[in-house]
Amino acid sequence: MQLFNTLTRRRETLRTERPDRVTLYVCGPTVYNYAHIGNARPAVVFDLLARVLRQDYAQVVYARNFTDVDDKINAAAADAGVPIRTITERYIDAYHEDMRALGVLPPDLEPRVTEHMPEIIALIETLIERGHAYEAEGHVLFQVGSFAEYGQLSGRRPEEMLAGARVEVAPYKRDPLDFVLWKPSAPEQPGWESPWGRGRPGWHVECTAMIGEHLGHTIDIHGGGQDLIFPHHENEIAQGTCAHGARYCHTWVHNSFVTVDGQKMSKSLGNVLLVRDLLDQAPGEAVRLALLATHYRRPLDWNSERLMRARRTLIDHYRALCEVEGLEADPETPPDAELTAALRRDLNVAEALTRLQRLVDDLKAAADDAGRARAKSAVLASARLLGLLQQPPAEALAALSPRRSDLPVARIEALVAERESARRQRDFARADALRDALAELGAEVRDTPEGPRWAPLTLATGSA
RNA sequence: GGCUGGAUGGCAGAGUGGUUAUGCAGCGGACUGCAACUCCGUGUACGCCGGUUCGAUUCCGACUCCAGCCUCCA
Repeated sequence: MQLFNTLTRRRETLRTERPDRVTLYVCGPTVYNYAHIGNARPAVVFDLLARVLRQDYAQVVYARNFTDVDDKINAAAADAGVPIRTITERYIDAYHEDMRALGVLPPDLEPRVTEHMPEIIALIETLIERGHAYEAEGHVLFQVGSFAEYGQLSGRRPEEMLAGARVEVAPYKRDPLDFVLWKPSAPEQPGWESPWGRGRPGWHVECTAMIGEHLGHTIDIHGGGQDLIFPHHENEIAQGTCAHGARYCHTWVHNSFVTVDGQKMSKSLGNVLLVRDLLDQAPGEAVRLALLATHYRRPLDWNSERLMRARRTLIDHYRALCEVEGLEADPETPPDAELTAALRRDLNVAEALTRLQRLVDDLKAAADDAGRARAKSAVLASARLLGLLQQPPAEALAALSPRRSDLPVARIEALVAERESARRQRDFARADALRDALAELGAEVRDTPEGPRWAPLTLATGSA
């Protein structure tokens, strides 16, 4: 497996602490709202990475956290007049639903900040004992100056980061770069008892504490959005390295951003696309493919055309599978070797998809049932590795097609029969007029050796 | 201002120091009453200017533009 490591700025062969096991941690969502398309990209990308790693390692330990303590959550709870837990539970459930629709498999672990207060407090105590953190006015701060390697991930040198230039520096900080590990909570804010009084953890320390608890002091891969490189991941490295005296993580993987119609997604622009809204437009597999079609480290511009393109591709593939519905596929068939190899090269999805296309072409062209069964098995296994087939092909195809029940089926079928009768009488002018009439009703008809077939317009799916 | 990345044919999107993917759209053809579906054929593109090289889209440098970060953010 090769991955581009943000730490070294180059593609490297994956290095793991143990030969048979790989540990992967990905920064998950802060649960105060529904997941948007920008949240979905890392979820899908690292889901694919985990799937590929499982091909090669006997044990993959994949953890993706929920940040369920945060000021934005507090604000949302205060607005709604409910406890924060009501907010976090609601959006955790929604996140799970959305991810399932996108074919994102549940990670092995989904640690929550609220369930790790003892570990967080213990980590902070260790940092204080070791002289890397200090208490000031109820806060505990990490002393950046105590960690010489600070800045190696983001490529910044501390002296270049004139932190005070843009933000007012809190008076209790010894150095503007120092960041919060623990902060006091007002009585109405959620808080936990600690040696420094009732308070709550800073953002960066949560991930380090949960990683230390579940994955060990040195993990193999840490992932997240590129916006997390600084300061979040930089600070994690500082905390983990200083607390444990061990290398924090071997390989850092960051996905690039999603823009919408060429613009940054933001509430002020009103162009935040929620996963659940997209799922009304197309099934999860299409959204997933649209997200995977661009390499994870390149910017991805989302628009409806992109989603429709993905949809068409899937229709083509599923339709080919449906053509051989009766043939038994061998469930033992592994995903195509070339496709898997492409994914091992830093998740080269474009090459993998090209290969999948070839496999589908092979399926269409297979000369006999034995060849078709073999090709079908390869397509199924490969599409599943990519997470593009979460259900039987016929159901997946039906989900991609506009719902026939939304159309006036009886009237359409009457017109189809009428047109066929006109054709038999070689009254082609009338047949063509009827085809136009059908198009106005939203149906497209095509003639086959078995008789006329119709399908909802824009997506002729061939089902009759 | 500083730190990271990126710029590929109409669109999407890989890749490579020389043989220049792939998909969609387009065009031509087969098939069809006409279509649709399918199949066959068809496209020398790599931001700009220099440098290294026998040869650069690919390596190096400057420039332009774009994105992200430096403040919460996937």
